[in-house]
Amino acid sequence: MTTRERPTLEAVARRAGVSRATVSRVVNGSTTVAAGIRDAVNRAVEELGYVPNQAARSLVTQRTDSIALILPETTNRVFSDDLFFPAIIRGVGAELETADKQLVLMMAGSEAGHHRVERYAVAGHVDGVMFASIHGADPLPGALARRGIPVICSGRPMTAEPPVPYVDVDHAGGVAAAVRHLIATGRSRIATIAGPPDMVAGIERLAGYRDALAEAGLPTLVAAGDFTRESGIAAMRSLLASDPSLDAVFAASDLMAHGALLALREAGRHVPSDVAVIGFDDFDISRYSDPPLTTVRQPIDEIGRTLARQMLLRIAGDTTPPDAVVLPTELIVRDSA
Amino acid sequence: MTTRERPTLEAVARRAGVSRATVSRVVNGSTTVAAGIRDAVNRAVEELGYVPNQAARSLVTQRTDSIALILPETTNRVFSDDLFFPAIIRGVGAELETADKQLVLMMAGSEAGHHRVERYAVAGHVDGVMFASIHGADPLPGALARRGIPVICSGRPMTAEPPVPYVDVDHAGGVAAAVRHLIATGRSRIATIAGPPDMVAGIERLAGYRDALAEAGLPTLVAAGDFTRESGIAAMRSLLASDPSLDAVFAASDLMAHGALLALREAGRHVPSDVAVIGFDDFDISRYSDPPLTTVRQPIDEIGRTLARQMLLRIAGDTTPPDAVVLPTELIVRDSA
DNA sequence: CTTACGAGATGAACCGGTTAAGTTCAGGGG
DNA sequence: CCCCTGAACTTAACCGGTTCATCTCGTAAG
Repeated sequence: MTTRERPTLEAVARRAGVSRATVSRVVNGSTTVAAGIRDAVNRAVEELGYVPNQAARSLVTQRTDSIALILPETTNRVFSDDLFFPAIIRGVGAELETADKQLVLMMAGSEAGHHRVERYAVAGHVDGVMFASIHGADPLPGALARRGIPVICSGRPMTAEPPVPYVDVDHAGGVAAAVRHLIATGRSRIATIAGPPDMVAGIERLAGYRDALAEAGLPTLVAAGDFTRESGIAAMRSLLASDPSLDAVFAASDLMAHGALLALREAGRHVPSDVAVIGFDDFDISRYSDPPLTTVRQPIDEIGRTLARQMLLRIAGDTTPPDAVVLPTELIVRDSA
Repeated sequence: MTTRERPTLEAVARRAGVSRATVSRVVNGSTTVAAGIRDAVNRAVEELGYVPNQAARSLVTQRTDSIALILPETTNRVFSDDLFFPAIIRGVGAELETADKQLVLMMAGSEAGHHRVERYAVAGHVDGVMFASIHGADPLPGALARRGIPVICSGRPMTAEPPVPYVDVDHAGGVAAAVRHLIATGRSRIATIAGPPDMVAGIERLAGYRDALAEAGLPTLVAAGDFTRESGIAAMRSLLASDPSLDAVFAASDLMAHGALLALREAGRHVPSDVAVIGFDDFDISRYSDPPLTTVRQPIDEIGRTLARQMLLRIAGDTTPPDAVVLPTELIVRDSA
C-alpha cells in the first residue's frame, strides 16, 4: 500500500526507451517532440503514476509556484472573531487558484515568527510574500524586498525606507462620507471609537473623522479601541460617561460598532433616535445586528484579489506594476444612522 | 538592492577556509566539529547572510517541513461567515508553529482543485496532508494515504476503504445533552434544524436529536439547513408553518440558531418563553445574540491542535498513533433555553 | 619507538530534475 | 554526389545541499 518509492524521471525514460531529457521535454510540453515518442512517454508516465519531484525542479528552475501570505498577528488574535483575515484569504486564494499557484499561510505574531518568515522566504520556499495588514513600522516587508524577494502589502506600510508596493482602500473618503451623512441627518455631537494607533487603518480613519468634523466646525470626541467588539463596548461606555449628550458615534470597525450598540442598549439609549451609529467594514454582522448597521463598506475580497494579482504581475516580471492601488469604499445606509 | 545572488554553501566554505561538508555539519548542528572551526564558519554564515536553499535540502532529505491543510470547499464558501475554518486554522497554526513546521493552506473546492491537491502532495511539496471537514465520500484522503502520504481528517470520513485516521467531537453526546436540557425544562414539541446530509457533522447531530427524542417518546420535526444563517431563517419559518405549536428548536449550528432567533422574532415569538433555542458551536455570536444563545460548545481550536499533533506524530513515524481521537462537547447554558 | 586509535576534516557520490551543447539523420540545393 | 540545414534526440553539466567512506594527525598504549 504505502508506495514509498515514487517513480523518477529515469524510470519513465527507461520504460519509454528514451532519455531523461526527452521525458522532461514531454512533461513540460515542449514542441519539438515527435508525436510517436510523445505518446510513448505519456503512456509510461501514466502507467507508472509519475509526478515530477518538486524539490528537484525548484532547485534548477528557481521557482516554487507558491506564494506566502503573512498574517502579522499572533495566531490567537488572527481568527478570534474578525472576518477581515478570512476574507483576505478568500480573495487571495481565489485569485491564486486561477493562476495555479499555491498559497502558503504564515502567522508571524511573535518575534520568532518574524524570523521564521524571513528565513522561510529567503530559503526560496516561496516566489513572493504578501502581507495582510501591518502593525506599526514592521521592518519585515522592507527586509525581504531588499533581499530581492517580491513583496506586497495590504494597507500602506508605515515605514517608507525601501518603498514597498501596497494595496489599500480609501479610508478617509469612506469616513468622510459617513460623517457627512451624520451631519446631514442633523447630528452635531459626533463621537468616534478609533482603531489601534499603530495601524494605518486606525490612523487614517481617525484622521478622516477629525478632518470631516473640522471642516464642519464641529467638536470631536475620541475613545480608543482595537477593532474588537469588547473594546467597542468599553469605549462606548466611556464616551457616554464623558459626554452624555452625544447624538452619534462613528466606530472604526463593525465589531466595535456592534459593541457600541450593545453598550447603548445597556445604557437605555435608542438607536438611531437617541444616538446614530455607523461602523466600518460591512461584515455580515452589520446586516443582522439590531438595528441593522449603517456602515462603510470596504471590498475586502477585492483587496485580497488585487494583492494576489499585483504579486503575480511582479513575479512574472513583465512590467513594473503600480506601486500603490487604492480601492474605493462605499457608505451602506441601513437603520442605525 | 535586489541581492539576487544568494550566497551558497560553497561560498561560505570558501570564506571560512573549510570544505562544504564541514559547513553543512556546522549549519545542522553536528557535534563533531572543533570549536574554532565552528566559530569561523558561523562568522562566515553571518557575514554573508547565508540561508540554506530549501529545495536543495529537500531534494536529499526528502522532507519539506511543511504540512498542508485542505479546505474542501470552494474558496467562496469557506470563509463566508463561518468561523469554523478560521478556528481550525488557528489551532493548527499554533501547534505547527511550536514544531517549526510550515502551514500550507489549500482550497480544494472544485474537481480541478482536488487534482491540484493530489499532484501537489505527491510531488513532495509537503510532508503530510490534513483535511478540515469532509463532504460526502471524498476519495482524496484515501488516495493520498494509498500513495504513502501521512493523512489525517477533521471529522470521521464517510468512506472507510483505506481507514484514514481522524479527529472528531462527540456530536451525539452534545446533542443529547441539549435535547435532555430542553426536555428537563418542560419542552415537548422539539424541532430541529439539521445540517447538510452529506457531512458527518450534519448526519450525527441529526441522529443524536432523533435518538434523544425517541428515548423520551417525543415526536420529531426536522427542517433542512446547511449551517448558514440564511438557511436557519428559512428553516425556522418552515418549521413554524408546519407546527405552530412547537416550543423548542435545536439548530445544528450557531449561525442557523441565530437565523432561527431572527425568524422567531419576525413571527412575534418570544425566546425563550414561547420557544427555546439551542445552537451548536459556541461561536462568539452566541454570546452576543439577543437573547444570548444556549449552545453545545465544541472545542474547535483543540480539534485543530489535535489534528496537527497527530500529524506530527505520524510524520515523526515514532509510534503508531490512535486512528481516531474524539473530543468532548459541552452544553453552555445561556438565556435562550 | 612503533602501532593502534579516534576525533575531526575532506572528497565525492548522490538526490531528481532542467537545459545548453552536441550528435544523428533525413531531405534539399548546388 | 556532396554539403548544408534543421528537426529530433541524447549527453552531460549543472542546481545546492547531505552524508558516507576516507584520509589526516595527534596521542595513548604496548
